[in-house]
Amino acid sequence: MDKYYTITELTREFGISTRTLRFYEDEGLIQPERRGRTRLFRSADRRLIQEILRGRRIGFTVAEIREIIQVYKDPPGEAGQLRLLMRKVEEKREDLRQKRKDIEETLLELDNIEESCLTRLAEIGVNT
Amino acid sequence: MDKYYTITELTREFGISTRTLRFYEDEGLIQPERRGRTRLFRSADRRLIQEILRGRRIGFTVAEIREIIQVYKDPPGEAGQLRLLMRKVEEKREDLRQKRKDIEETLLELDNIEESCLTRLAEIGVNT
DNA sequence: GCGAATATTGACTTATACGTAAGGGTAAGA
DNA sequence: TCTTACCCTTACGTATAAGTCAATATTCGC
Repeated sequence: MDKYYTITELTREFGISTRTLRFYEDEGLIQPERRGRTRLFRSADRRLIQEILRGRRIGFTVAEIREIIQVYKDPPGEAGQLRLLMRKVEEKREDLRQKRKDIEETLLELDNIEESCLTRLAEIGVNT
Repeated sequence: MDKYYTITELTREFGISTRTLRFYEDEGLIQPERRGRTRLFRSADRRLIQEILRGRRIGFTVAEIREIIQVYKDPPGEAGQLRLLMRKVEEKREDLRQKRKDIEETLLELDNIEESCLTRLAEIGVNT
């Protein structure tokens, strides 16, 4: 067990480029092991990449993702820092709730568009 | 009624810059009227800007937003075009559902972070 | 009618997140 | 041995979505 993944295995699995993974390493998001110069990814790296991509999909910047990773790796111990973090978390949460609302609304709009497409197609009298 | 909005009124309301609105005009997303060279925004423009910003928040590009606006302004009449549009709509919908899921998951994670912050604060013995 | 505030266009600059090209190393299979 | 298929680094390029001047108009309030 404790298999290694090569960089291309992961790029294929996640549909990203090697450039992207190397970029994430340069940016300090991941730290795969090395055998010589070749990167070796553990399953922990793989899971982290999944989370990075999830963050990316919802519009987090690389800097934000790095911050979040940082918090997991080394949570702040001092009260002031903890409160600061909580404020940030609350902000992000508001942000995400807004986004979720935006998405709901847009999904409804897309439903409308689709329906008027169907109506129009029916009018034209084309058999779908 | 049928009041005009000035550009700065809208930038203040939406927390964006004049550059942004002019950019959106250059990009063909909005077409405010003019009195001389000065832009005059109607409430229809205002609503459109709201929708543009919603699209922006969920990660649509300007090009995508333009496409959507286009569809509303001038829906395709030909069957092939309609089907193409429906495919695109379906794709976008999948995309948004994924994003919604990503957001749900991330919200849960943020809950966890907050809770461990609270736990930690309690441990330190600081009165919140 | 005048000054402050607000408006305009145009051009140049910037940050983010990679893409792409150049140049080269390694390992396996035919 | 040669080709294929990977792997690497460095460095420059690019698209998107504006930001930031600069150099004027224009318009509002008094």
